Amino acid sequence: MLKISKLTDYSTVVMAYLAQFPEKMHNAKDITAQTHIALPTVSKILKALTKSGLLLSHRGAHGGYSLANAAIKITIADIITAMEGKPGLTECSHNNTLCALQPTCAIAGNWQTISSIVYKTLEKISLQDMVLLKGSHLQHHFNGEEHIK
Amino acid sequence: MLKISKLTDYSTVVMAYLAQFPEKMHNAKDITAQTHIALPTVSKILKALTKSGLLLSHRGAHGGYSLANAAIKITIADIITAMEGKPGLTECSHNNTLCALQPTCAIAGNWQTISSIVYKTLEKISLQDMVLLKGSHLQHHFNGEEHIK
DNA sequence: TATAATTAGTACTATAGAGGTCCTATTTTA
DNA sequence: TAAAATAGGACCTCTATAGTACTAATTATA
Ligand code: FES
Ligand code: FES
Repeated sequence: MLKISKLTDYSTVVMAYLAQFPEKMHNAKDITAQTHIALPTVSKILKALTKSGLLLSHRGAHGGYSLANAAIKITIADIITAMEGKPGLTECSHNNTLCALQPTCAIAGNWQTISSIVYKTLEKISLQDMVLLKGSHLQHHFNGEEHIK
Repeated sequence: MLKISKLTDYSTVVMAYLAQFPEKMHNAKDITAQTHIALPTVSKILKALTKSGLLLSHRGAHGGYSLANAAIKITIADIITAMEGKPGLTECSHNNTLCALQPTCAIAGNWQTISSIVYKTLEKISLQDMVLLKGSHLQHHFNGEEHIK
């Protein structure tokens, strides 16, 4: 399905929360309380985001997580890629494809192109956009056509 | 994952094939032979596309399927929607959502907006684009910025 | 140094959905 | 009437997701 996974969705919620207080460190318990996502799930997300370099972690007492970069530098595409791996709208968008049709498929190249178009769109939406703007404002933002060209 | 399903991918292959001979009728066996997709799978796809109104079917001897509209009128978004149902990048993009976080979720509105942006992008790619243009040409097509604004 | 707090890493289970196959009924042409 | 083709649905298998749990490693601080 053309959907991001629930974990990816949750991870944007977590990231958006962290972006509200960029300097502060938040532990998993805090984030659970604020986002209402179950603790083990939050924990799993935080580990994945850290491993991908989007978050910095600090162990031990008073440890926690914080954004590795400014919210304006982090894009939705970054978060999706961190949680779901290499982008690509179809199996066939990847080089190491397993699709049996590829030798005869007339449209494989087109899907690679479409994937990259979609990802470029997602790269133009930053975490900051998510935090600062409510839905309607984000809509207006894009209708202004500053981001998508 | 932010991927279309394999069946959806295959359905674009089938549609692209049918679009090459818009007036002709093709039966499932023909399409299997040309696309190398297994017959039962082709059959399943054709039924789904017919039910959604993208194809016309004709039963009986010398029956088959044909495009319901001109290739230029059919978009990638149409095909995805036909195969996968209502668009929306997250569970939470739908009204009848089941997400427990919604009451407190700070970003639900944003995802609805992002979904609609992505779908608007996909609505700008027609079946005809898939048929007429090879990958690199499609890329060039979009770099020309005629479609995405 | 001892203790408590906190992340890192890994492994597990259960569920839903995707992918694929097959069978039977219905319709149409010849 | 016979043959050709779609319509519809039942069915199974496999994979990926979501969620949980446990242990090890690390750090601050009393
Ligand atoms: S469907 Fe896999 S390469 Fe085209
Ligand atoms: S994560 Fe479901 S509503 Fe925001």
